[in-house]
Amino acid sequence: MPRTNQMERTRSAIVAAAREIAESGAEITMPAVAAEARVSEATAYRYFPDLVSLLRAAVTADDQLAALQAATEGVTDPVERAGRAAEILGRAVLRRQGAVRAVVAASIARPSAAAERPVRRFALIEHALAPWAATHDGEQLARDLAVVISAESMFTLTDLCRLSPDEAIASLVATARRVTAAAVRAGSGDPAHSTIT
Amino acid sequence: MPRTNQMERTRSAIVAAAREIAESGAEITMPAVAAEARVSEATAYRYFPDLVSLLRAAVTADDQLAALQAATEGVTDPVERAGRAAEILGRAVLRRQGAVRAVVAASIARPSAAAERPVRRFALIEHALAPWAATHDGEQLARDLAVVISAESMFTLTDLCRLSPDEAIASLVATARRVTAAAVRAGSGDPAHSTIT
DNA sequence: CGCTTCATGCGAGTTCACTCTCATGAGGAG
DNA sequence: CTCCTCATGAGAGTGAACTCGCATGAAGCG
Repeated sequence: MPRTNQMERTRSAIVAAAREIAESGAEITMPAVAAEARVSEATAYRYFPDLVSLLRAAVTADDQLAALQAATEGVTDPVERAGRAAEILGRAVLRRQGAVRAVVAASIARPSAAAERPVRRFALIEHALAPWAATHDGEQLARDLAVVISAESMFTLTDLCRLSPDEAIASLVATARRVTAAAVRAGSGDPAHSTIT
Repeated sequence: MPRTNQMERTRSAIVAAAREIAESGAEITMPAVAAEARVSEATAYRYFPDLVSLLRAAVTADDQLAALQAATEGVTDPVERAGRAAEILGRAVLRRQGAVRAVVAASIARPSAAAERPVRRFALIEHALAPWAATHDGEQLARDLAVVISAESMFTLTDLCRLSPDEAIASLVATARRVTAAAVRAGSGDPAHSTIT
């Protein structure tokens, strides 16, 4: 195990530098991170094959799932649980906007890169629906929520609908609740056919 | 009006070249478009300040709104109308995936650029809800649908949920219907409070 | 404490997004 | 048909994302 300590120090220095720049709001570029970390650009690329994977490492710090577990303690209503999941994700996205934007943009531009993307939202959704899904078919509801409880949705609300951060979260929560409530009411989750004929 | 014809020919040659490359599936770069259009790169930049605005021009060809109008002829049920809007947008996105991905990615990365983005989805949503919104408050439902009926959602479904194109559209439609049905059922569209207590 | 290995730095190279400048030659007015 | 204007082309330049290869010096083993 050659030079493990040295390498760990280097790695965390790079991630710390990236986080530093992310917090500052400035655009995160590899040269900037390398300089901030007092490391050559080549070395940064040795640890992270590309900017996106570095950003990913910098963003994947806080544990949203733990926060959700805390927030859903004792709550069994799936509607309420889904709403809280939406709120937690929304706030997390807003907190690290710059880096999240870069990661999301990159995985949209090159879907192949999205393959390696650790999709945190699924864990949130799964946990939110856990009690209910035990006795129901949550397939379609899970997909509904995958679309709603997402950074992409947050950006749609703030950038396109021009909502303030708080309004955006409120709207996201409302949508998550509404879609969950609809699925719950529909029973086994077959919404498309429960139309008014 | 100096050299108007010439300029129009040049402009459309550039857009045509971009569309050509987009159809071919290859990545769209400014050098490639310029070469394909038999125009110098500098000239391409004279007509389009950046790649994104060129892509936008290349994508904004077909008229989704007209398609929706045709598809909702005589249909008054907002659920059905919303579903059709979702389908039309979904198919349009899939058709020009490459270019759409680039445009969406760019507007997520730089929200300022999103300001100039002609948000086609709003026209679709507005038209879908028109009959119903005349007598109801559709504020929140419009936001719900803005999140659902979007290229971003399509990419979430195909890339992250790993659905096939057809499955993705089916899921998008189902979500749009479900969310609309829920709002319609809720009456004046106040969903977050219509929870099972 | 010395020796080897390997993480690191340096620098050169490639491609693309853009920007700027300058010369040219074709379009179109007279 | 001529002459002026201006769209265009050519080319150089910047900065960022990567990639590669080579030399070095420090880490850590014996």
